[in-house]
Amino acid sequence: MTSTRATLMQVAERAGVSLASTSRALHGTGASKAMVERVRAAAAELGYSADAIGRSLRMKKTSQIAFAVADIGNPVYVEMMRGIHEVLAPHGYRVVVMTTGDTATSATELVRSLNSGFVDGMILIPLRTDDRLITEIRRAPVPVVVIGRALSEHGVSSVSTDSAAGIGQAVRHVRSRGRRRIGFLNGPLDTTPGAARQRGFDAAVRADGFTADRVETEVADDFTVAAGLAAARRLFSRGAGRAERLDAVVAANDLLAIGAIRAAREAGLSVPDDVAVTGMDDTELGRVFLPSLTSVSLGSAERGHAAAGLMLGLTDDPDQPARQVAVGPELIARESTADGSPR
Amino acid sequence: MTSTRATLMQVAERAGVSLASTSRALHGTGASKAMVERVRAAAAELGYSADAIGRSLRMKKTSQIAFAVADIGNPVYVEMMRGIHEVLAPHGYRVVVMTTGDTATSATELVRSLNSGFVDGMILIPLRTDDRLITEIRRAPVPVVVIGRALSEHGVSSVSTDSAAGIGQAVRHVRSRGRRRIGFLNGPLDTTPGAARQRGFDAAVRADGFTADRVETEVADDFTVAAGLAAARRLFSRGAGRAERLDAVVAANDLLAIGAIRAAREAGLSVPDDVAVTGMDDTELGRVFLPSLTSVSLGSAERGHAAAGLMLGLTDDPDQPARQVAVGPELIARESTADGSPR
DNA sequence: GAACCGGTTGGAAACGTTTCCAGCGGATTG
DNA sequence: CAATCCGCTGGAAACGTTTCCAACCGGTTC
Repeated sequence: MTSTRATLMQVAERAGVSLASTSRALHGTGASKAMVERVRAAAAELGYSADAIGRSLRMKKTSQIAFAVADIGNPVYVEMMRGIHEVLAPHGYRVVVMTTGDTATSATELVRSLNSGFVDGMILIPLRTDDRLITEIRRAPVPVVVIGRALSEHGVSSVSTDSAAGIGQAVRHVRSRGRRRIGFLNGPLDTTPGAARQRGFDAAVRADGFTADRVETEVADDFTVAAGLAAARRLFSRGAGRAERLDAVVAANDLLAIGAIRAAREAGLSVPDDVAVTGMDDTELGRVFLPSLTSVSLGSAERGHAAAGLMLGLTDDPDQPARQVAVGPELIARESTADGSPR
Repeated sequence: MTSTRATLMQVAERAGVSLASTSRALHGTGASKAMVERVRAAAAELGYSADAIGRSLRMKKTSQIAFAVADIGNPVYVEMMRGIHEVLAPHGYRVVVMTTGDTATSATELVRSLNSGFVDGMILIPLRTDDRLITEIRRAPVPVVVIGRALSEHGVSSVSTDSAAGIGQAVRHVRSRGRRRIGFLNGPLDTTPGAARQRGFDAAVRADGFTADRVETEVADDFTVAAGLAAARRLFSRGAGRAERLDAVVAANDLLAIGAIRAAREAGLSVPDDVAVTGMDDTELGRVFLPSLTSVSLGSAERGHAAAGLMLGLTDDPDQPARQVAVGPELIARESTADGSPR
């Protein structure tokens, strides 16, 4: 534990050759066969391993990419991180996790911290995207790829998904299952996903000719099961006075959807017989739930892959034009919206 | 994006003072008030931010800790990472994620990679703990904290939990609920957790006076829902021929437990009325499941906290003696083992 | 035989930072 | 007034690596 690591200088001395030759021999370029063998032996004897910091300083390259996100606990982010890691690791990049959550740091501050140059790039998932954040991204010293809203007009590389269209798919899906009164369970409207999904829902019900009395919207405090449960209780009790009950709940999130299923059970309603429920994100949680959850996949792993791919391109050539990748939403029907005998 | 970052040298020139004074002024020690003001102004004008690599090289400190794990997707590891991050971030440490999963790197290789000195320490969760790994840890140039088995005899700092005792708690719990025939759904026996939990189960049923014909064990290929489902199917069909049915399944894992619940449902069995199910790890997944899952908490977040705490101590003084922390298992009773009318 | 050339080698600089050391000035003390 | 000391400053070294540049050597070509 206290053993001190061997340095290139020591290898050079041991091999009895110059520092320069030692570096070349190990790196494999422009060294004679005898030299390579000699240096290799010395390095092996000393258990030499090149120092990452020294190399970074010289090469101006850290081989690290930051993954910055509000809360690492969120299963969607976890899946993205996995996807990112899968793509980046084979290229020799390490992934540094950063979060805005526990300390009160904002996404803007995280981007600003890039000025200390500890990573070669950052993949960022901001909850809100304001002008300050955009300008900070544009003046960042290393490439930043944003997962979330498409940011083509700002010259920022981004991976987006049309979650508004995804909500539309969910609405049409429950509609095709014969549901007539739809509740929409959304998360905070001042977040990027919350705003987009609200837009999507409003547009979908309008296009589908729903009248206002056949639609309820309830906003949860957060994108969590607990907040979803509380909001879904309100949703069901609101509808209680009316003639027709809600027979479908479209949730902005798998976690909110699980909350809705729990609330339905509390209210003595069966899922999917009395009320169909859809989520969004297609998480493991929803896949293994009972009933398994119909969910709109936003391709978390795929978005992670795409973001990492963009990042690799940008680290190769930081001055190439910003690119946008869009990943299409896809509804995956499961038990929670199965045909039953809706009242 | 292409703007080049200001260096300390440039700040010094702009302020018209020496490099040494500039560093001191920004660092806050042994500089006159006038000097501090002058340098601060120059730094602000240039938007200076100290380079992390240069600093690391000089200070021999990277301010990074590695978190190495088989598979980042596992919810238990995610919770630990969150706990680790919570403790480390306020101390200025970044967390680097490493995995043995996607590439075929072993835990031993990950530890060996510490020789390149890109982190100040590593928190490691090995699936298997063999002698090669232990020796590699002991000769690592930076502190390594292992989460898993207690490793006191090897002089390695570790955070452990008594999962064997935890399985015992689960067995006694279902016993106290009046269950008489228990199935044990374990994961691979050649993994550290698999072996420990098997030991715990065998000891518990022996202590509780179960006869061999009232106990079934089935081993899943992996600690996943899918593997658990497959293994649980075998478990239930094995018992089908016998006089008495299984009326409880103790699973080595929440994921396996969910698989068991799904298999039970397939077999037309109700949980908990026909068969009680317990998991282990107390994951979010189990908490929100329907029925909510009785689970033995191994304190994932708490273990993360503890490991990070040990790490902080070791980075302060790498030569302090290795310490061990044990986190006690705790059974959390929920619906999946509620009293019903067991046959 | 002289000029040249390709293949190797070593010296030295550079990346950006912190800190040791010496020096300088002014102030305090005898 | 001289000696001492303290606070502050600048020069320079060091951390470990890669790579530019000059030099060397053997062999080939004119």
